[in-house]
Amino acid sequence: MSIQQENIFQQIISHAKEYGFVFPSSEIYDGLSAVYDYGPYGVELKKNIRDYWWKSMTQMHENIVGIDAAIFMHPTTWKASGHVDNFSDPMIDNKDSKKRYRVDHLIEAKAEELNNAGKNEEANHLLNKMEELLAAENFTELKALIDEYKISCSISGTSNWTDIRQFNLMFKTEFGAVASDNPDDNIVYLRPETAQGIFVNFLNVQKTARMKIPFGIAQTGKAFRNEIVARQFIFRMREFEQMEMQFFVRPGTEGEWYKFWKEERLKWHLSLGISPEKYRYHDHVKLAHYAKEACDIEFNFPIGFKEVEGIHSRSDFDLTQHQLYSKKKQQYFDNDIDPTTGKPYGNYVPYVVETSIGLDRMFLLVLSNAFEEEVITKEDGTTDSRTVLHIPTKIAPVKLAILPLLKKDGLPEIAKQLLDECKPYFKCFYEEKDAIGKRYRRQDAIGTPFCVTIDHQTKEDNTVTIRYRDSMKQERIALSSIKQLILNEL
RNA sequence: GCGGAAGUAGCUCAUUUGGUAGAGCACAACCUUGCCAAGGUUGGGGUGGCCGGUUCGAGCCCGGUCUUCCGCUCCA
Repeated sequence: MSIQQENIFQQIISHAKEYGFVFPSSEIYDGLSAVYDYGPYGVELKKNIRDYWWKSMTQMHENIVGIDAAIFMHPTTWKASGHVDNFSDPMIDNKDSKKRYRVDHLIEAKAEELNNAGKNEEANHLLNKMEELLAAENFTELKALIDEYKISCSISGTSNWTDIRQFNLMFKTEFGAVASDNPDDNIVYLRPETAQGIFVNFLNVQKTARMKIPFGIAQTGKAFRNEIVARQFIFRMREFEQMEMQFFVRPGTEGEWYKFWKEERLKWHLSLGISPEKYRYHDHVKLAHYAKEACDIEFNFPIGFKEVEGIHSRSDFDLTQHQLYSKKKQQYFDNDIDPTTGKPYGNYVPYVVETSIGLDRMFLLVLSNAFEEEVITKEDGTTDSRTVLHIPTKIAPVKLAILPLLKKDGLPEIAKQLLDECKPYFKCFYEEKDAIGKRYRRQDAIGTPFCVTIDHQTKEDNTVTIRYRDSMKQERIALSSIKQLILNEL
């Protein structure tokens, strides 16, 4: 990251705090690491992004419906999904090289080494022992195993290890109402992804909304991950919000749907008027435990190209797993005629193509893309600067600022009439304090696309000055046309 | 989690080797001006991140701790 880009990122973080977009959580108590709160303008922007996504999914596609599943889910959900196994990795650090290893990777590497040296029996013994100890979560013995086999760090060459620590990426909490002899049964997790809430409701939704494959289920909501290191502002948080859509398809058609959604999702981003040059795809080579094909949509943040959205072809992994663990069939009967047999396709477990976007990351994307420290050359040749957020009108926190030029001579009264006319339709801001130029700049800083000024001429001919955020141009238009002008932009 | 840096008013920062804190901007009120930020007067706001130690006395020295940033690591 260049120093200049770093500064821009810092400026965005400061700006976000100063103008009421994002605050560190519990700041008066020194904050809570990697947790943030959204302020008055932040919550508007975030809500607008969520609504824009929601509408594009559930309103613009007849075959997509929404749900809102609970954050708590039956603990078996996470065994079925693979999260219990894949989300907790015992780690160990070498004190000399400061390098951290996953314990299983470290031991497997040693076993491979032994195999190459022809000591297959010893290698197998090591691996078996490791599996046993990992399953029992016996980290003391596991550490002893590392010492016994004199496993060393490939960088420092030493065996000066820290204790083994468990990094469980799922937050656990107790679910008091469940009575059981086994205390493990009382554990519930805060969901690490929203997707499982969709999978376990697959048949409920399909039947009640009478959906025919191919169809999708959309959901937005909070998810929680206990990241080892969570940093970079709201890019990686421990509590975050996802916007996901799981699209259920007939097996064999997942490839074309994967391609469809990959393109469709990029179009959504571009529909906000963001430059295509700031986006790129990143196809995954190393796939997750559930994935068949996967890619990220990456955006050029001030901290470099980073993932904002993932499109995954998840095969029938999730539904099959839930079928296995719940012992409830997760099948769909497809009445469509298969042209090769002349008969219906019949029963099958659908394949899934997922689109999953981080709402907080999208928020940061919008802010990063919008932020500009603009140098203005004035008429007399001197320069001035303004901080402006070029937020797309559709999702801007405030659409219209209504500003009487003076707070007397009846101008506030006219302005308030306009406010009353517009506020049922979109978010407005009213202010009569300070010089007009100063008020314009304050609106620039929160990304308000339109300002309207009521002056003495308004009283004579019912016209007002409308001032555009991006160009700073001003026009004289009829007072009565304001509301419709803005509605046309939404 | 490891290493490095930082933390003084809402923001940006001062306070020459330890002697109980200042400015600009911002904020509030009033006056003035009236179409692109910074006119005047007055005012509010700080146990110097937090805890402890050294000292007659600590924002400054020492230890711990928290948070943030950078690098490494992690990111299913």
